[in-house]
Amino acid sequence: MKYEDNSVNINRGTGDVEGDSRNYHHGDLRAKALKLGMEIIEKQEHPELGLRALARQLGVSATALYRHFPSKDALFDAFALEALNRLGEHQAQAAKAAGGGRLGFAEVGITYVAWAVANPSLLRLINTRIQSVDLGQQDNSDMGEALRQLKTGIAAMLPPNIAEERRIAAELHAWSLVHGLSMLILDGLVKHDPKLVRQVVSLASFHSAP
Amino acid sequence: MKYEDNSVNINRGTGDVEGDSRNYHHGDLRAKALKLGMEIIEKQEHPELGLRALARQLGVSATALYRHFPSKDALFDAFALEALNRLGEHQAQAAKAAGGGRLGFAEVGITYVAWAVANPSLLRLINTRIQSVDLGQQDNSDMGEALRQLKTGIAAMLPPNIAEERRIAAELHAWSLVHGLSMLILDGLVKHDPKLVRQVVSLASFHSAP
DNA sequence: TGTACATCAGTGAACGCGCGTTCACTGATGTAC
DNA sequence: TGTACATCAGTGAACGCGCGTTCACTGATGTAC
Repeated sequence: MKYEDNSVNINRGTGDVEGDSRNYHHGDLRAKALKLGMEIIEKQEHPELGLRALARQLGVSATALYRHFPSKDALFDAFALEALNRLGEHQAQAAKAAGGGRLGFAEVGITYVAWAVANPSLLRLINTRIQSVDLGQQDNSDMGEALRQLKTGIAAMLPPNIAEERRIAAELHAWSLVHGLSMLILDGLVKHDPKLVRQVVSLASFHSAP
Repeated sequence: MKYEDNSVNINRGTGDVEGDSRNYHHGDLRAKALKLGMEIIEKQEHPELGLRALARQLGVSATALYRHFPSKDALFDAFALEALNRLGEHQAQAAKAAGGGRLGFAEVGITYVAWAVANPSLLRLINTRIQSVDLGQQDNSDMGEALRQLKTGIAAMLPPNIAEERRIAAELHAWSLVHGLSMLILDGLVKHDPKLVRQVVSLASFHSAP
């Protein structure tokens, strides 16, 4: 993420605020800002939103946000993390629902593209602000947790007994395919056609030798 | 492209100006702007450049550029078209150099990723400003010519005797794979590792049934 | 129970920035007669 | 060959915009004694 601050810890799941217990007063601008910010960004094709613009929509002075986030970058990194959490959960769920093997791969992959098409701004936010997802490594930060879920989804696309040696390449292959297809569609280089998406994703295979 | 103007017709190939014969005076700000603009953008990680900033670097008033381009969008669409031309030529050349089949595929695909890594801004410019590349259709515009080259490169990745029915899906599959891998690397989600790139691209196969 | 105090979320004005675009203009160039 | 003219690339000032961030401040809340 562009701005490093591990204390950034935004609300996951249903959306209502639990928080830190102490120091949460009735206004709770932090939670409101995160909620409204996500709502605004979600509705747009691109994640274009300024700190001042967000404050305006919150009915609050721009300065007020600096009580809760040290900078615009920190605020938007929080949005990116939330987006990553949602994608991760979405993929983990898809992985659980689908079986293994070729069919499972196709379903989970198609799910990725569908999420991207439904949430263009959020995927762009992830692309822009999340850094260095190391497929072969553990990570216990907030971001790591979100990524673990994403990896779960990706790994679920693969044959279960794939050799460790090739797993990383296979994971990256699967991710690249669905990510590339998503971005080509989001950027308008390729028209969205669900049937074609299914065909394209289904073409993947991991049984041939490198 | 964001701004539609077929008269936008920028210089291809070596870089020196041939142009329209009439009305090209000694200054030739248009060609200079396109050349310097590309040079500036190429050097950056992102294609961030303003009309005013470009004019400043050209040693010319911002207004002067309006003699040659109706708007900032038109100017930057010209950059995007030039970028697309370069990528297209690069891929067509790679396609010619490589043989067919699995090996050919790998080489041409690796070439795409290598170009992306070497020219991050230019690929982003293409993604941002070029619209609707229809893989199954002809197009005779300037953009179409650039795309024809790109398609040639993509098509060269495929087995030569692939059924027409599956060609479009296979082309999009190949493109998605290398594009996704490129973007994951450019956006810093995955570290660049040429050996891993080769493995990932080589995993592709088009011989299995959908 | 009442008073003094510390805390801290939110305010409004201001700084300095760069942007795309418009306008009326100047001044050099090439052409027509 | 010389003069009158049209063309048009480039200028400099200005408009109006929105941005991120800083600063000194106000005023409500909760706590300590």
